[in-house]
Amino acid sequence: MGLQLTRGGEYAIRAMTYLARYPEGHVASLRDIGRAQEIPESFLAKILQSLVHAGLAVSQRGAHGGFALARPAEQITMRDVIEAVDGPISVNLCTLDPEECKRSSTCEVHKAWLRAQEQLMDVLGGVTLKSLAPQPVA
Amino acid sequence: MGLQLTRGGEYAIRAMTYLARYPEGHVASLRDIGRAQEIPESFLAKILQSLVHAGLAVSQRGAHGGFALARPAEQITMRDVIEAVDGPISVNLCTLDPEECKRSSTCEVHKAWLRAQEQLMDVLGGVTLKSLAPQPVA
DNA sequence: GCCAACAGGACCGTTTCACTCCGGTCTCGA
DNA sequence: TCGAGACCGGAGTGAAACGGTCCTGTTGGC
Repeated sequence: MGLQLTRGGEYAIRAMTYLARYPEGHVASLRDIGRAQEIPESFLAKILQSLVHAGLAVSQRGAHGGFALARPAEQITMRDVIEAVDGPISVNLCTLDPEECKRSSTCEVHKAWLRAQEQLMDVLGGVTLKSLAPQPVA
Repeated sequence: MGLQLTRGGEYAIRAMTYLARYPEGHVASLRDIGRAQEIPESFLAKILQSLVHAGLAVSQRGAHGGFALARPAEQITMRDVIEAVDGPISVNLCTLDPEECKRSSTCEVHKAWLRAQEQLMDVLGGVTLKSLAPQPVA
């Protein structure tokens, strides 16, 4: 289809939004998140690991362990989450790798892609988990 | 990688931009376009067929045949071209298929996706082939 | 009628997606 | 201290999409 988010990215947003509903520092287990958001747990495990590696979430091992946001929900954006899971957002190869597009300096198409990409990143970078979360749960 | 254009979409833009450099109605052969834009010819054939089916290009068979834009370059946008080749632009499944997202009415995430998608389509829908073409060739 | 050029369908190797599995490690709490 | 609960992380996997190729038409100009 092209230009579409991966499943992993979608799940990551849902999982993080779920965490954002709780008070800061609240720990939820893989199982809790998976059940609540209807995400296959074994897959979710991978996704959460990416988020931890990216510094967006923290994990607690051992009994009563789980995951929590690494910083306040208003300081994490959709863009952060998506890039953590799917890698850098690049709407076209030539906007990512300067080597790829030799004629980038003169090419009007290249400029158009850059503009499209900036717009997209602005929107995604402007939406915080806080604004995505429904009424918080105590 | 996610959120990235397909090769086919990229080639389609390049091919159409090539046609847009010439006076209206100018016919260029598959071979000409492929050589000029460094696109594998057998693959380009598929892409041009999609563009013809979508009504963006017209083809002329037989000797001295080839392809031309179906309408003036200022009336064809990047969005038109991409959708013709890669299908409808939908940044997430839930923005395409209303059935897919049961909670769409209440879901803040859904609204965010809709906004991101609209922004992207606005940008791509605002760029015409004419504005992409370098100085025309007589 | 020949040759140039598109039409279109079948095919195909590779990569990515979307998951799963499993052994390992850590930690709490009884 | 020991064991159950929970994350860690790497390997594996089936299906689908991507990115093409190829071959047999069919069309049309000369």
